[in-house]
Amino acid sequence: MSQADKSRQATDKRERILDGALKAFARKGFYNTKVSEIAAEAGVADGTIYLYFKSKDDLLISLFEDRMEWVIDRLTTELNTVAGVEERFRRAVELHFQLAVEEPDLAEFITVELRQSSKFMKEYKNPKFLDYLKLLESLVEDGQEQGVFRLDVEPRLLGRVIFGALDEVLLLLTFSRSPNRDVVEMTRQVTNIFIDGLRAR
Amino acid sequence: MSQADKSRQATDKRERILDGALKAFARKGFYNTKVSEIAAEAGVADGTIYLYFKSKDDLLISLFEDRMEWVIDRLTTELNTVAGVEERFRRAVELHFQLAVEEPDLAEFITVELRQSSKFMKEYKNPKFLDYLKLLESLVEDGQEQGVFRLDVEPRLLGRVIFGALDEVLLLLTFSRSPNRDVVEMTRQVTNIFIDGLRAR
DNA sequence: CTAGAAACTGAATCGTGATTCATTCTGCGC
DNA sequence: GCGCAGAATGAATCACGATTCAGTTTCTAG
Repeated sequence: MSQADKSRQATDKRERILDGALKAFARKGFYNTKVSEIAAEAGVADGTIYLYFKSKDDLLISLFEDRMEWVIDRLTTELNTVAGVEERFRRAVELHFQLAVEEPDLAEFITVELRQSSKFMKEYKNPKFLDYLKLLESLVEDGQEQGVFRLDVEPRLLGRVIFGALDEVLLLLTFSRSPNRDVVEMTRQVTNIFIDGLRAR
Repeated sequence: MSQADKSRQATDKRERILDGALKAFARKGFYNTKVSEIAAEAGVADGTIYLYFKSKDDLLISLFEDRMEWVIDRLTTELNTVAGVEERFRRAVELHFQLAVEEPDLAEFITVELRQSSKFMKEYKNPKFLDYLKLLESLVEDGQEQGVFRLDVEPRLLGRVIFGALDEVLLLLTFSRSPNRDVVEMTRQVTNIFIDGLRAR
């Protein structure tokens, strides 16, 4: 092994553990996954995990932070390339569903573990999830400010409604391992419903 | 204790255990709840639980079956008293949200534990949850057949979209312990969005 | 090349909690 | 009363798995 490989591996060890945890959690869920399985998946010793994370709980939380940040950055970046409220909305829906194709483990992890963890990890408020909600809310607000969307709905509520809808469909996509073109058609239908439901009259 | 009380208690023991489990699971989640806590909550000995249920997993599944059936019966009954696609839809949304007020423990249990259990209890397909989805789907189908709703959306997909939206808002209501009147206003907003989004043009 | 530091390892520890089962209780027919 | 069957009890068992840490390897600087 070259020096470069070694140093890359050392630097990446934390990331390798997070990757292993994601795979394992996606497959069996947080509570049914043994720390030793994560270690095996990551190719490190059991004890090594505790050099990078305080506990199994801490590993779960770190994984959320890391991956949700990735998801949010990806969405933010994409939305910057798109103009127009409706088209931005469509793109957000598409990206959400796209996760089932691009990162199925992550899709499964988010859809299944998110609620649990934000409720039962004491002291953990899941700020990154709230950021994602805020992004959806701001799509609604922008539409309202531009007169495209009706004003008699609260963006706060709508953010939840939209997230819930997208997340449930993502769950469906993840389990049925649907092909890419389903994503396109589902995006169309879901986007139409919401855009037409939200349009100012 | 009278004879009647004793026999009632004996008959109800299974129900008492289910009640205790619901409370405990709502408070701490399935995996963080000890069987002994459920027993204490139900006022029975630890071992007694195993006279009525094969295992902790079996208890969880039984609780789902029992409570989801109750939810479905309640919705079915209510919908029978309401005519008109739109009004039936509105009523379904309201009843879903109403759960946060009427049965907060059940609301918390369903919103938080449903996904976990249907994914990780091996061999368990969660038929009652699928029944609930079918009910929502049939609301969409009825609307389509009557020409009230647009035809270019699949009821299958829409059932998921609606369930996801309702469930996420129920989660919000459950956590914020919102008062009754919030339920009414939220019902109005969510119903409007979907009805307008679904309306045939 | 070498010593000390840092990173890593994985077998042993240790608390936990689901499940069991020997014992006790209860209700009922005789 | 008496004794049996079924129900209930709860302390003991026992497997499990997160975490620790004494020992080993790898890195770094002189």
